[in-house]
Amino acid sequence: MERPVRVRFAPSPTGPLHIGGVRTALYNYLLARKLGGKMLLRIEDTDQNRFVPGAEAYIQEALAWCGIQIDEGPTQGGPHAPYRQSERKPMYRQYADQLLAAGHAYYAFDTPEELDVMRERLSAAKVPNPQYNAITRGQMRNSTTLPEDEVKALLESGAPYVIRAKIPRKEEVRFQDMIRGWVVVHSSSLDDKVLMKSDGMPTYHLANIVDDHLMEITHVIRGEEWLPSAPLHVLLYRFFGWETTMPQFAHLPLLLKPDGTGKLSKRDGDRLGFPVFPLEWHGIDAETNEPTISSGYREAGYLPDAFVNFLAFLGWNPGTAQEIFSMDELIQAFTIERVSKSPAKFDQHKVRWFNEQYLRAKPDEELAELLLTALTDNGITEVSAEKATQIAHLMKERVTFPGDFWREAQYFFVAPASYDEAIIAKKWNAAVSAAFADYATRLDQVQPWNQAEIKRILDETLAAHNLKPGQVMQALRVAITGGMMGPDLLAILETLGAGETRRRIEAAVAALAGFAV
RNA sequence: GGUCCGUUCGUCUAGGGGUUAGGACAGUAGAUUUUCAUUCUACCAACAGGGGUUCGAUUCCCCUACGGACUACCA
Repeated sequence: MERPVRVRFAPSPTGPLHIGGVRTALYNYLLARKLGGKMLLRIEDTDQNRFVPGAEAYIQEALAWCGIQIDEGPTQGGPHAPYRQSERKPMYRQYADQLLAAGHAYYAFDTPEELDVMRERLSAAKVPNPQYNAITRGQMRNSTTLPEDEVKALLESGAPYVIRAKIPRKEEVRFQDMIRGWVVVHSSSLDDKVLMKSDGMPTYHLANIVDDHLMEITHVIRGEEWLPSAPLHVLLYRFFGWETTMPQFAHLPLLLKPDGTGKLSKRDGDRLGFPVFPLEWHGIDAETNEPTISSGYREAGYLPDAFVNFLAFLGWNPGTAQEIFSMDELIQAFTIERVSKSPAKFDQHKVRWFNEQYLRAKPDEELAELLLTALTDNGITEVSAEKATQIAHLMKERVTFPGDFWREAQYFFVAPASYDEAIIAKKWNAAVSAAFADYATRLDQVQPWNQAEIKRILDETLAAHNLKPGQVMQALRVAITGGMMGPDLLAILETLGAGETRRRIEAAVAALAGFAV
């Protein structure tokens, strides 16, 4: 009796996928893997007006970046191909006909203008729910009101029409949501939704139910915005006689805008100060026709594992104190029962924290590769793997993103062009300058070149000049790095090497001669 | 307006008839680091309100408030 678990992620290719969509895909994937089932990607492109070129490729790339593997889909193929609804168009008509024949649907010939008039009339009359429904359909131009021969004539004349669901007038529709429990809605609050548009394309509602049935979907995990139409979908399963294999529903809480209120939307991408998309998206502004770029987590330097880990925790938790989860651990721990009912706001601090945790957990060698990439991006090549590993080790506790390796550690590769003025004004003087000049000449006495020896010679030099380390270390740091931040100074010197250390000290002594008074 | 969903620290959340209501992020303070960051320690901080039920409700029920989604020939 138990059917093999099959879930689907069914986005519309209307633009880039935002993080809420990614989370929906992730939860579907986690459940599929947890239960040993299959994960499908189905492209719901029944609205030709909103189709955006490149969106589907973006979705595939984004899921792949996140490590969400698709078992069946438009590029992956599978036993239920095609997986794009536009390519399935011929299949839907027969199902609409089935509903028509059974009296669960009807033809409607009303023009958009007529529909507007109807809605205006109803709202002017203060009708509680102004809809095309069991009550109002009797006053409209459709096959429930028109004589049979007139309907036939209209159809034969090629008059435009839609097919609407015939929602029963008085019936309680109920279903059990895996997250919310029993949801009960009276059919009188539902409207006669269009199932087949006048262009011959099915609407979401028809295509979705037919495809979920045909593709043997067992669990429908989708956003809460679908909750209001779930009763219609339940009704459709009943109309088709597919109740016994109706999937289980789980409506996920929404992701809210971090500022203000309302659900997070694609449009929030450009104004929140942090990405809402997994990958950078190059789009075109609908109003101005100008090209736009929306930032992405990948390009911002987020590690996919960190991003996924964070996203998983937005609306779900394992019930333990553990927060760092690999994808495999998420699969093990995930249950729909532990998904929360209430919506979540995005926390931009927490996602950074996750990234830091993942970065620090990486071995130095792996970090070195990220560092090398960051350097190459900034025109620095010819850094040995060994040196990169040393620097990665020194810097790993101080970076949030791989790009920080360049921002925070460029003094390892480029001599300072300027020196922190406040520190120089306070700490640089003739005695310090003289001691540093002296130290530079003694650097070849440091044998071998390691921190202990560097320190020993420095102490000797300072003693000869009647100075104490505490008086000069800050000045020395500025001379070497230009600034006041960074890892242990001796470790920096050791990494820099004797020659570079000497060059920098001498350069600083020369450049700062004006302060040596 | 109507239908549906929701409501525990600023944020993500745990918990659940009797708890000092726990954790994480953020914030603050201190220790360590002759810098900064890290790390460690401490602190700050929440059960929306009102009625029930009960010996006892943050927890169960109802109402109100607030928030949200939906209300298209969009998904």
